[in-house]
Amino acid sequence: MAKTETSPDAARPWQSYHTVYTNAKAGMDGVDKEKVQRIVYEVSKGSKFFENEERKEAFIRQKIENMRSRCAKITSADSSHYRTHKTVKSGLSSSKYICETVAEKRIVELEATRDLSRVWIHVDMDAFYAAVETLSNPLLEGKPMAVGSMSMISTANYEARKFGIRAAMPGFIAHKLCPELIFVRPDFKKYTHYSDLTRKVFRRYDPNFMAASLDEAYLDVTEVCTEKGTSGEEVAKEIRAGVFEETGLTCSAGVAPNRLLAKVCSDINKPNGQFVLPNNRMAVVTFISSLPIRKVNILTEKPHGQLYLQIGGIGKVTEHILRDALGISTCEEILQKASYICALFSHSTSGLELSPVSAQDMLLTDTPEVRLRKSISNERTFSATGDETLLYRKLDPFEVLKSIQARTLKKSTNS
DNA sequence: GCGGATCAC
DNA sequence: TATGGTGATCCGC
Repeated sequence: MAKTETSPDAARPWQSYHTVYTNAKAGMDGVDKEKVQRIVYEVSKGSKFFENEERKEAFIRQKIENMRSRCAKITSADSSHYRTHKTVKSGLSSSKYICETVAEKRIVELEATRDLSRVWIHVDMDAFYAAVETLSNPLLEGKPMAVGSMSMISTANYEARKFGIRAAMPGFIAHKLCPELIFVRPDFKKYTHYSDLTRKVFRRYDPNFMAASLDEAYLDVTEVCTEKGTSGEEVAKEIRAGVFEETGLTCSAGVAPNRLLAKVCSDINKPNGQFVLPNNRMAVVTFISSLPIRKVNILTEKPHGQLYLQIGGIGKVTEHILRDALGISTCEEILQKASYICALFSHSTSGLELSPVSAQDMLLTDTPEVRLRKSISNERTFSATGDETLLYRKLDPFEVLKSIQARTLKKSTNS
């Protein structure tokens, strides 16, 4: 095992270096991923950032090892339990037994409340910031371009994505991948303006629509469908046409019985496309079965004028742990191994214990909790330094205030 | 209670 | 040269 893993690693060390911006994303189908990974690795290697990533990766491997051994203990305790036909009241086998009961009960409960009567649409603008910048500067049309800086990219247009460039990638790496890449500084005033235009369209179909960010919204179009006697598919087409008419920008849409599924669907035919998941049980169950766990999201509603929607889910780390410790990579496997997850992870974890729950919740109408904002924060990254007095100076309230003011001024004047 | 990890955009 | 900022939740000390 150690041997089979180390020898290809030694020949192609870049394969073991995974960052958030090397996984799948719309518009990156034809990309030579091996080449992108190699370049990302070569550019990153030896940096402080890289060292920190390696440290974190080692920590995760440790977590996976612990989990594996706990998992093995449960399995062996469980099989001995069946061999002896004895009900053990304490220890691992009984905890597994309890978890099985809890998981089964939860699944039955959710199945009973399944609601396929609503029609939800998730609308997602295509490469939003980049598309807005191209509107105001048509010379950018057809050329690889990214909104951001040499430090960080917010959005890349589809021409740039062909090179493996995408959001959350540092600009200097993107430049290595495509030396002709054009950088445009972000201008949030402009994006807010166009976002407002799209929201004017959304309001026509659902006055209580929920915005997840400047470029994403959820609409409940159930009533519109019944009143006009049309399908979700037709409404989605109308909305996309309306958005294009108002803004000159394209977007993609997903139509499904609940928001979680609608969000997954809007990504399927991106850009400038849509996907409909019909409101029938078989279609929904089949769809979820093959769904990669990385797509699982959890929603909680924020009451800012029914506007904001907070999303959590399974990210890079949780995906890694579930795959390598438990062999889980689809939502169907989450349901199959629900009792293991229940036994191995503590109650109500954002990613782990919630994952079987939210996978099941995707079968139902999601009913997000309404919550109030609990904090407000401000942070910034310093350039690397070992200068202690400089760091203390940065913490001085007056210096902090100056820094915040400088940033506010920069935001309001760049246009 | 708090710091660190995780996640989304 | 160079790897973000904001808001939130949960776990393990």
